[in-house]
Amino acid sequence: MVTISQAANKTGLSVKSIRHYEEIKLIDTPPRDESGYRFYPDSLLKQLHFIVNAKQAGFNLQECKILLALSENEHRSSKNVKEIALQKIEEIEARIKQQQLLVQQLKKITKQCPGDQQSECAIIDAFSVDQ
Amino acid sequence: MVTISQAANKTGLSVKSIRHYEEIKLIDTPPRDESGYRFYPDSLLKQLHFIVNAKQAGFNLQECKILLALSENEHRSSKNVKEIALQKIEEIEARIKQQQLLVQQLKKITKQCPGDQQSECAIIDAFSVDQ
DNA sequence: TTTGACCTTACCCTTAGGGGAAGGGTTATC
DNA sequence: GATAACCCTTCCCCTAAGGGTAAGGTCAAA
Repeated sequence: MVTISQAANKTGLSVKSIRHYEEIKLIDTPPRDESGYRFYPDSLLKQLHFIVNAKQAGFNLQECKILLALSENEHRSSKNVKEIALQKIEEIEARIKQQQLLVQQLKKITKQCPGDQQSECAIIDAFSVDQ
Repeated sequence: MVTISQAANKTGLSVKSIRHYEEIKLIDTPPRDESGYRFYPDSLLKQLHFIVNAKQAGFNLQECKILLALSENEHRSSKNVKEIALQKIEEIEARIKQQQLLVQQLKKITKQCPGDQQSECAIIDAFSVDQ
């Protein structure tokens, strides 16, 4: 039975984050003591650890919620979980490709810029083009 | 002398975005007609085009502001511009690397998940680990 | 004159919390 | 007993880049 700051220390989350997860109903409502202080039994610590791991893997909080529900559902099929993961992989790969394109174009423009004390600059020129 | 929606059409921006850029002082304050309608002379359209291009290259609005100021500064040196671009390239490349790592780990975990009707799932297991 | 299309400001919503205020609880020390 | 040093609570505002919508003013054509 740990306090919120102890739960934060154990999970690497901030106190703010833990309260936030409660507010958006990502985790179960923690019990309180007589003076209103939250405390965190193991079951809640497990939920928090799960969220930390899923977040680190690239899932946002809404996705964490779905995954956490699946993790606690005895009758889940791993197919559902795998679909979500594969979708996330595709999503990240798409983002990567887009950023690679971006960086490629930016490099091309940047190479043409002399980078000296003169004002003439291919980067500025490229951004000044209409359309 | 075009209206805001015409400026939006010309630049591919939304009316909301154009008003937003004005609010955060990213562009010059547009003149108004007698009834308070904004209108956009060529100089403002050029600023908007510049922002569109710089944004597309991966710069955020604060960075666009700096670049736009440089573009309008006769006494700039291209060195300053190039430094900003090179920094942005590094930043994007770092993000790409991180996402590649992410996707790699996620793929590794996902491969171990049978993806069938059973509940046993390596993805859930991976996220359930403390620490 | 009325309709439709345009314009204005103002407010709330999004993500994932951070910062800080104002106030209450607990413990150790003086 | 008082006070300091922390812990906890709720509440509100802030971030980036706008989107959505409401309420109301303007303008041109039918």
